[in-house]
Amino acid sequence: MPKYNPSKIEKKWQKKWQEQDLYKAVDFDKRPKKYIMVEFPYPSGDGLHMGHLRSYCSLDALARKKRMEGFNVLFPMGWDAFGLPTENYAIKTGIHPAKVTKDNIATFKKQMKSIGLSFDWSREIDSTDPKYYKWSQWIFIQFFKKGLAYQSKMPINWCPSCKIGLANEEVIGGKCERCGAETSRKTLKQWMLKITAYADRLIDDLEKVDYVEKIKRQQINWIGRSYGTEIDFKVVGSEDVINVFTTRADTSFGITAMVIAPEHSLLEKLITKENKSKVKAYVAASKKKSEFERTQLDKEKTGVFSGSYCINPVNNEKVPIWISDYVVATYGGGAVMIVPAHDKRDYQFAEKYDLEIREVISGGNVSKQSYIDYGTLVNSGQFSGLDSKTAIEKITVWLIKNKVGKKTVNYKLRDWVFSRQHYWGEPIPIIHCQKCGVRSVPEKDLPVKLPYVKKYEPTGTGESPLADIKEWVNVKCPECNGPAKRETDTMPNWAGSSWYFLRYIDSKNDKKFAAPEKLEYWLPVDLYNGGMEHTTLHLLYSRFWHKFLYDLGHVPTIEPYQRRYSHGVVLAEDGRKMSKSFGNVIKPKNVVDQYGADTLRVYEMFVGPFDQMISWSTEGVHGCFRFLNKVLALFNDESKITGKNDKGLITKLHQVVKKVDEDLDSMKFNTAIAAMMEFVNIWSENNRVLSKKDAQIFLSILSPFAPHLAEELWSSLDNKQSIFKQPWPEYDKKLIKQEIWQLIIQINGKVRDKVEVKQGISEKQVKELALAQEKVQKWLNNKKPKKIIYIPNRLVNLVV
RNA sequence: GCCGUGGUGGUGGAAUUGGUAUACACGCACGACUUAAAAUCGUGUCCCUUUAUGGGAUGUGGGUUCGAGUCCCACCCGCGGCACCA
Repeated sequence: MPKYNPSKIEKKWQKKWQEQDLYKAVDFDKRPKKYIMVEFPYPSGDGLHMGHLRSYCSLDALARKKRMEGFNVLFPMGWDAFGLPTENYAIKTGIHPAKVTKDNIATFKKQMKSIGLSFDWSREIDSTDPKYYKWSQWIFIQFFKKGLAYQSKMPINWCPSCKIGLANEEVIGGKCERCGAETSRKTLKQWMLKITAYADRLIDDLEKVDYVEKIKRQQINWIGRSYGTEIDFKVVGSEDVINVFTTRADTSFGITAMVIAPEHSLLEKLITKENKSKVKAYVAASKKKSEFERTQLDKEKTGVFSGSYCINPVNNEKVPIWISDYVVATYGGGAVMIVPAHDKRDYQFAEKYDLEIREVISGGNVSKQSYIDYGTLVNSGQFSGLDSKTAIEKITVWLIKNKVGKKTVNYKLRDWVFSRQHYWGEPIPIIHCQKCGVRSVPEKDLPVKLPYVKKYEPTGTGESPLADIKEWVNVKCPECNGPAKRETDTMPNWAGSSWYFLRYIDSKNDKKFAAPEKLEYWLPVDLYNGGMEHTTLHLLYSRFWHKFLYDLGHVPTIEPYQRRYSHGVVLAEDGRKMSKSFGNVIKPKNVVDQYGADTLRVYEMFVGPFDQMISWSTEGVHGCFRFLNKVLALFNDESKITGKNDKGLITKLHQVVKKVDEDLDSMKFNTAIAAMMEFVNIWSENNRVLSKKDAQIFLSILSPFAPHLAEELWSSLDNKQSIFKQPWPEYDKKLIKQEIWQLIIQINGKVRDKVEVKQGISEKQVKELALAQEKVQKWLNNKKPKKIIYIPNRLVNLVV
């Protein structure tokens, strides 16, 4: 009897599949198309992670099933290879980032192939390839031409000791990750993308896609659209006006202070002489804090009085103007009206600085805590007695009439800072000419290649390392031919990943990012799977780029992804993140060497619900290995596959086919495998046999999960063609109906008895049967049930 | 803190979406095979009382319902995101 030797059969079939070109997606094929995509990985030096594989194995199973169902499946893979870790590694080791990237990609690809993933490698892409980033740059130029890419002064994290800009991730507790020095903020001119211009559509078009509700929620909350009122507060003794945005105009009569952000444009004018030094010190201190720190609710609020006042238009009261860093400069005009009685943060602020807490909405006890719910207005002049909702409307109308306010919409979403002062990214294709100004690089000159140099260390001035490469920076202006300089900032890692799903469709095209007919055929992506951690930023960014391209007529669909699904993280056995520093990383290669790729695949899918976080368990892997061994043993046992008609087992088989079919489509990989295990356990029982034909049906449903073993057993049954060229089996709807089912008899909701009954039994019969049971009689104790509830095919509940 | 999400045996989890809680798998215990171990096979395995019957249990507390892991309210804990990690 041949023993299960995964390494031998897996290599054999991987080779054969490659020779047969089994997974090639065919442009314009007559079969219906199915575009299934998993997020392309960042090829880090650590190699493929178990978390990557969880997504790849599961979606691979689905892709395989869809091919068997007759779809023309596009299931591609590529590399999101620009980024900070590679650059930092290169600086540390002196190995060029291009070389690091190339090596890492080779490792990743080899590992993927060893798992038997059915990617169409002919469409492979690499975001660091000039042939690829040419089009990232081209899209940027389109943004620039439409005025959606613009320059603005923005703060970055700055380490005064290392003299480099830092990513948020590199700032830990306000200190530089590398040297421990206290970081500050440095303002630089940065390229921005105007994503806010698409805010409404990014919310509204979610109605057109089938993302799970929680993902939609996160997108909507991130954009944070709120309808409200803008109110003008005149500064006392000046012509200046402070605009404030509020969603709670009904609380206007409770305003007892005004607070502006330290970055507010009127700040300088508002400070009175006696408060100058205090304010200056406060502003300097707040510059050191990150926005995250500043807005944390649990932290104690700080602030200083400016010395100035403004006028509350609804009651003409004089209101003191304060400065506090919990106010965000970029949201709602950078000023907040303080209504201590009806806002949590305002309440804290008022208690600390002894401001008046004036109740204007009844319903709570504002001497103890803020009352933030809607209610009835009090102490609000002519508006007293109204409910909050009506009052918001009426007060807003009053403000508009008196020309001191208007209705507005506000978004939490901010424009996208698109500049990075790093070497390992796509150069921004812009030329700065002293005479002509800012000009985009002519499209015929694309790509602007990243110069291959030995030195890519930071410059010390905050500028990109590219700024030091004089021969690259100095160019002629494309318009006047005079002396000009290249933009030295590069794009963020997000750039390449914002449109890569389009490039897979036509990855070799050098005239366009993709041919329109091919885009027409393949778009949208039918299913896009990736990590939970990408459901706000990456997803939003790529939707934004796609919509922009749609507006220019370059893509045929409004949305890029029809369905988005997110998988949970894979933690280590100890419940912590798999990390080198914890020493708890499980390498895919070791598992493949010991158990084979099929076992690893089955385990990755069996371990738990796909969308939830799971912990790795080496012992669990062993269980999956045992399952595959049992399958092999059954097929090696001639007495198990005969022509006999085992009706009970065939019914079970068709039930499993149905279960696997439905579970795969709804991404419930774990229960699909559990059902197959259950079936194999029953089949293994004495005297349980299948016909060859039925045994092959089982192989078909197993094949997406354990492709190598299924293909091996399939060929051992004298089949010449690959199992993946076979149609997906259909189940017999008549066969799976149970003739007998178990009636649960409950008394007051507790199970007291179980009886087997025939399909089609009437309600009356069920009730009579239930009452006739000995146990039921005992529990009823001669009493008559008050009520009888019958759930067909399930249970009957007698209420006493 | 804000937004999202989760909490079920010793462990990973299942539960027809309001209808038998603990499928499947791991681990453990006992048995078979073996000189022995591993592997494999078989039996058992939520807790309490028990010959049986019975009672209790899905993070905690309350509620709705004939019936709640599932719905509602409050609280506790874990995880992801928070805009320059990808």
